[in-house]
Amino acid sequence: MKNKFNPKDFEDKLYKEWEEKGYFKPSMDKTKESFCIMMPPPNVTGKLHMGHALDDTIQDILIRYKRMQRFNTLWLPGTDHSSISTEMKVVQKLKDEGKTKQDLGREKFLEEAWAWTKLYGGTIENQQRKLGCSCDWERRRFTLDEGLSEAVLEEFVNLYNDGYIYKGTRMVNWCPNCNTAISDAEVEYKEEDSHLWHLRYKLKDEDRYVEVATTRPETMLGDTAVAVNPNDERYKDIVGKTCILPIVNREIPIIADEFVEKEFGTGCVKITPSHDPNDYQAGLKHNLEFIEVFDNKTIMGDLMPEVKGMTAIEARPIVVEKLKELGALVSIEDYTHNVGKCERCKTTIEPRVSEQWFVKMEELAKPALEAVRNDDVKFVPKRYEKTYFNWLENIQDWCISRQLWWGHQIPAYYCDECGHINVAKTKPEKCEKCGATQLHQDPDTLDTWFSSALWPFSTLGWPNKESEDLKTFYPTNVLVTGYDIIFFWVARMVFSGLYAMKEKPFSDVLIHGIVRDSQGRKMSKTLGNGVDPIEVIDEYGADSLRFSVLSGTTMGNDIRYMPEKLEQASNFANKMWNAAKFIIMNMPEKEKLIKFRKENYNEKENSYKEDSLKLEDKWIINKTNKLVSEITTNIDNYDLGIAIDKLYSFIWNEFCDWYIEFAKISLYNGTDEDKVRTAYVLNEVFRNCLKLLHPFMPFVTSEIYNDLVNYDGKDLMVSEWPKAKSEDGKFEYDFEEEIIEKVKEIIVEIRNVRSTKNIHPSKKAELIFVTNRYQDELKQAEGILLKLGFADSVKIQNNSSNISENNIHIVTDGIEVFMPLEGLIDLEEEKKRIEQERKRLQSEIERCEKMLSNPGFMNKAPQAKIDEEKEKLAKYKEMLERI
RNA sequence: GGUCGCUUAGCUCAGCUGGGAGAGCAUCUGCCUUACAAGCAGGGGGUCACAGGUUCGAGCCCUGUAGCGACCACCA
Repeated sequence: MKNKFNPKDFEDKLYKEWEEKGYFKPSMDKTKESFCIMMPPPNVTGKLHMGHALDDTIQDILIRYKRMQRFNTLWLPGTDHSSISTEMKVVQKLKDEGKTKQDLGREKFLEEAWAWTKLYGGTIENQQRKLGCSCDWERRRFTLDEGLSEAVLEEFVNLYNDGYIYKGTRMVNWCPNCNTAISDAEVEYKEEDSHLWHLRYKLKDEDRYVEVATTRPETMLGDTAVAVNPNDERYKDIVGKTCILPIVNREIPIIADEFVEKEFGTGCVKITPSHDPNDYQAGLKHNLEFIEVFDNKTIMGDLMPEVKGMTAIEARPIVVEKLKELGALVSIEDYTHNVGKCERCKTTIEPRVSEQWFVKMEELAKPALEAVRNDDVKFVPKRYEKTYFNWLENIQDWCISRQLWWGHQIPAYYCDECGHINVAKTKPEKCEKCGATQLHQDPDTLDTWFSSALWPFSTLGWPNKESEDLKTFYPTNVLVTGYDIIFFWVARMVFSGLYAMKEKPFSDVLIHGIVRDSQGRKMSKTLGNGVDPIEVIDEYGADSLRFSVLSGTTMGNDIRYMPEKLEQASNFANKMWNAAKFIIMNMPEKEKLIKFRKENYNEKENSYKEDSLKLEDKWIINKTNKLVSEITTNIDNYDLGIAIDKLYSFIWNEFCDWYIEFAKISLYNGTDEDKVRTAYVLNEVFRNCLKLLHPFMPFVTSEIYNDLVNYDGKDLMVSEWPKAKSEDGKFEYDFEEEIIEKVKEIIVEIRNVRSTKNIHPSKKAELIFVTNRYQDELKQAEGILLKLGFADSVKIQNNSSNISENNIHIVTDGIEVFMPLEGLIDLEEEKKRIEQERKRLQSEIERCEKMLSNPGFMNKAPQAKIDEEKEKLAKYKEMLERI
């Protein structure tokens, strides 16, 4: 073991060993229950960010824990082809080379895209290795690989044949930059400062005007109606009349419809059915003409020759100027409104009428809602199920076609003869309707999320239902992801799983928050405030990063990145490193420990021979057992933040601060027997601590574990999770624990007194203990009291009659301590201290008595609580008497 | 407009089914004690946002208010 702790010395080495030994693979032991997590597949060409680090850490903890509990454990990794974002990157690369994707053609473009994918594909995987992810790389999948593509085709064809997929002309969200339709979920709304342009259209054959307001004046060229509310008294008389659209001089009707808000603006709305979702609906309802003002790249058509060929934004001021010229512009008002943006490229979305493929959602959503309602699928924390319900209850049909090349091409084949749509997994020989042999495939590809939705079963071999993995691991156990992805992914996996497998994809959905920067802002590329997990690992080690994203957090809440927490984590690792050094330094020959264990430890019972352990050993063993039981419960409940903090404080504040100090007494001055016993307990307790901590900080725990004495020869990662022995919440050495806790209390009091009086540690004093109840126990703890109490001698007696007043007097429950410190005691000061202590006790007694004399409390409080207060009262009264 | 969350020590956050307010960092005091100065020992510091209510008892449950934040929907 190296003298100095440095994670770089062992992290990569250990990971390589684990992988070579095959520890990441499931045991496939049929006698064991399976436990499976599907890793949310990151973008294949992506880089690890803090969000991944958190998500992967949580999953790795659960996987390592279950593996140690001997489950047949699989964590399956993989990547997503990320259709839009990857295609955009490849298009950009071509652009840099002066080429377009049309120049290359589909086939060559896809070759480019695959090459790009291969070039950057390994990055994130290697970063996940650095983080310590114990996933089965041999089972890694990619959403565009052969098997998953097969699954996509199968799902599409099944949905189509069952009537859940249809092709239709609808208004969809169109991204003019990505040049494709996108789904509702891929639009994010952002507030933007803009204007409301008030325009007036002249009524035909009358000297009157209707005034409308719009945020997009250039679209007026495509207006085909003006609408008012039917109950609006102001406009009753003009409904049914006609007005003249300026510039283009088109005659358009004035219609009445309930959707118009009387209060907004002038109460009159211009209707542009081709460029606005509401207007689109109105257009359909009232049979209006659909006129396109600009095309799918927002290039203006020839409605107004002066702006032809410009983008809509460029055309706007010219259109406005023209309106002003014609007297049609009434006013311009400042206005803030929400604008839809493409989630990928942040370009403003254009609502656009086009022919696309859709999944009919209403029927599919029902069982998905039911599964969560009846707790078949559980959200942790539970509140996130509301987000899920809200989305699925109001779900619109899902637009799944994308005008892209990188992705799964839609398996629809159009007959060149009769136009019939043939949907099949492979290209049919001939049209199923007319028999013609000339067919061509739909050029569009599917939404990335269509394939991700199948991830929990496509990765296991579906649609091959005989797949061993599918039978073993489906449904999976827990899905770990951020709340930002509940719609995109979680909901779609649930209905897809229920549809394709007739069974939920997972039992638990563990939702975590997002990692923010140290000022609480979202990490983003534009702000440049992102923290690179790999840089953090280089500086502090992977264990520290893992610790820092979990310590002091609650599942579902956002997490703030705090460099101080990394310091804390690496100090903690260093602390353990030094504790290990201490243990090893004092380790007798391994055989002696084996002998001790053989003679005194009953593995089946998990208990020790009566006289084989001393008081302090029983104390730490008892506390360790409690810890085992608590940590196990915490992890089972996904309380990972609680678990890791508990481990931190146990290892540091109990094991290191106290037990190691106790141990020094036996190790430095004890008999050979004492030394072996103490070394054994140190080794054993620390070994169990490392096991409990291993899922959280796998590297440093493994490295240390290798240097301790181990009885089964197994590496920590594949060792068995400790078991706690307890009956009815009682542990074997509860009494011994209580005694040592009293001893600790006394020592803390002594330190306290000495510290406030600035007494140097080298100045020893005699300690006189007065007790009736605990004579034997104090005798057993004499060594501890002597050393940690800074005493040169210890006396234990049953009365205080022969003790002078010239002493520091410490009173605890059942034990008094007198400490003569000649020349150092200021009698007046000491009297004050005692007086304060007396006051404290009196107020405690008052509190207890108040409670116990309250009839409400006595009648309604649980008996255990009443007994507890009674005990306290007796204790305080006794202490007050003695002080 | 709707839903949800947050408000606890100077800072960042924990606090399980209601039963004496916790951690890390910061701060102050004293220690180079042979595992560890990345450390040891001790101290100070909180009307648990506010106002009501339920209860024997509220940081925790209910109602309302304020500030901050997130998501969904969206009226041109």
